[in-house]
Amino acid sequence: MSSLYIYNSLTRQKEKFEPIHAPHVGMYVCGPTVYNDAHIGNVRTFSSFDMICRYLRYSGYIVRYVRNITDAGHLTNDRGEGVNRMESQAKLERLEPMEIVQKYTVGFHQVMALFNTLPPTIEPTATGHLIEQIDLIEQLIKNDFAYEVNGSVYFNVKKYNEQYHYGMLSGRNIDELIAGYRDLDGQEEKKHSIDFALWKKASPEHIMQWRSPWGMGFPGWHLECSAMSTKYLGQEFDIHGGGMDLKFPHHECEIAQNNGSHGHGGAKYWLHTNMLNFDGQKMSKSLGNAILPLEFLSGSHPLLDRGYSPMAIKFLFLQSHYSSELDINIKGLQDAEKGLKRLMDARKLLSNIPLANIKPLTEQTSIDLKIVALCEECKTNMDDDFNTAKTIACLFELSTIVNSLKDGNIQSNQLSVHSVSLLAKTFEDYLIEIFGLKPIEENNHGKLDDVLQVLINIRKEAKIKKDFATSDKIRNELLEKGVQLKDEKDGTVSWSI
RNA sequence: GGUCUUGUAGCCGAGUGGCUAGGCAAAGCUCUGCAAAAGCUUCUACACCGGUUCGAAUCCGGUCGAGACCUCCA
Repeated sequence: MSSLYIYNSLTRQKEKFEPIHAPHVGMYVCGPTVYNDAHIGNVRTFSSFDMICRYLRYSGYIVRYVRNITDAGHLTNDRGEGVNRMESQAKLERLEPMEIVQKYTVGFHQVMALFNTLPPTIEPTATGHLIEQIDLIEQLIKNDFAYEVNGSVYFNVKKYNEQYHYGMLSGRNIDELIAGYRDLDGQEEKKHSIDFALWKKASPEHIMQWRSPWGMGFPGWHLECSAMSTKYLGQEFDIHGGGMDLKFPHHECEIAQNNGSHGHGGAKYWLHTNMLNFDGQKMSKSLGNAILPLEFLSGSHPLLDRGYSPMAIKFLFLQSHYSSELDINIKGLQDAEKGLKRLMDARKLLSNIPLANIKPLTEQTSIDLKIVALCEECKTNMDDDFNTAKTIACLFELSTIVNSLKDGNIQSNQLSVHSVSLLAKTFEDYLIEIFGLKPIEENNHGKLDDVLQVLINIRKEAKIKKDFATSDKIRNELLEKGVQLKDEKDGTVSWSI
């Protein structure tokens, strides 16, 4: 079906993508914890997986895309210390925990829609799958990989490691992990410091708690992903994705829970997207420098000079590889804005190319061959671990051809019908369908175009009278409003936003 | 300390054992009433030191620098 290669974090190498049940593909991505606003780093990760999902579909696969919502109010660490994030936010905002969940889930969806990402096909919540999680714990206890102490249940990592390899994904060594934990370890109820919670007993003041065979409590953070990926995608599925920061411990624990309960690690391919920095500095919730997506759009954050369109931001993301760290800054945003405009302008131009002089396919010129080669290269690049950066480079080269065609540097009779339609299809497929980019402000242009034509005509009359003061005034003032007039070689006037 | 990633032209950012990605910026030219846009041209880099090789920025070793994870985060 395709010759896609994917870098698999589990094996640390690029592997040919062979779905377990082609043409069906199961993909699970760790979603957000909805206790406050999603930040721009989250957007990068989910945009990356959106592109991956879109490309898989474009390649002919039928994708079941599962992305969870974490709404169960976990503690800030695995050792039972820290605070319940959902609850503390609820107290802060004087809302019910589930109002917090609702508020930030809705906000998250709005942001993802602004960035034109497709919704997952299943978006399960942790609190909606407590029964599955409890079942999973019971299975782990039955398999002797988990034990109960005082109403809490822990995963026995040492026991597990006798049969499996805890650390296979993240490259950790269990002894070193134990050594690292030792001094932090108090008088705990866990058997070993590296054991992690599957179920935590809730103290009476906890608002978010549920009944279980071990008393009132709440599930461990890692548990929901194992339970829900198994439920919707099976014990063995194709792709598991998430941010790099989840590799350890979260994904490592997921694998352990999967193996411990049903003997399969879960996903065949593990994909990790890398982190986003702002101006060279790590961006994270804990550092408090995480700029919110809406702040980027409005420019309301003090570190920004103005707002930037979600598509420009998304284009910036796509210009680097999903697995590379990326720095976002004002210069980069401005560059991305210009680059995206260049591609979108070329796409628009393609729909207006006069086809009259174009030859039927009899012989192929060197330009035809170049177009075909570049268009094919787009797919080759995407098949190489979703190399969007290289694909975009091809589109830029194709843009130059399109622009040359417009300027007359390339004559339309040098092209065949085939390559012109291939060109148009390639821009449409990659820009719109796979990258999920939207032309800037394309709606309502019908009326706007009528209005602008009036101004363009007045300006034309002024120019005929050599009244350049008036003609420049019209052009300059429109530019101030963000509308650019371009006098084309053939005497017509075009405009863009 | 452990695990891992990384160091590419003014900036951003791909990539490969030999065939100089691309974008932005800058300069020149063409076009234009002037612009803008666009086209053409120029700027040809891979931290440092060794090694392997006919040939390395690309592989190996070392040095130095940067970063991530090991604690909540995508």
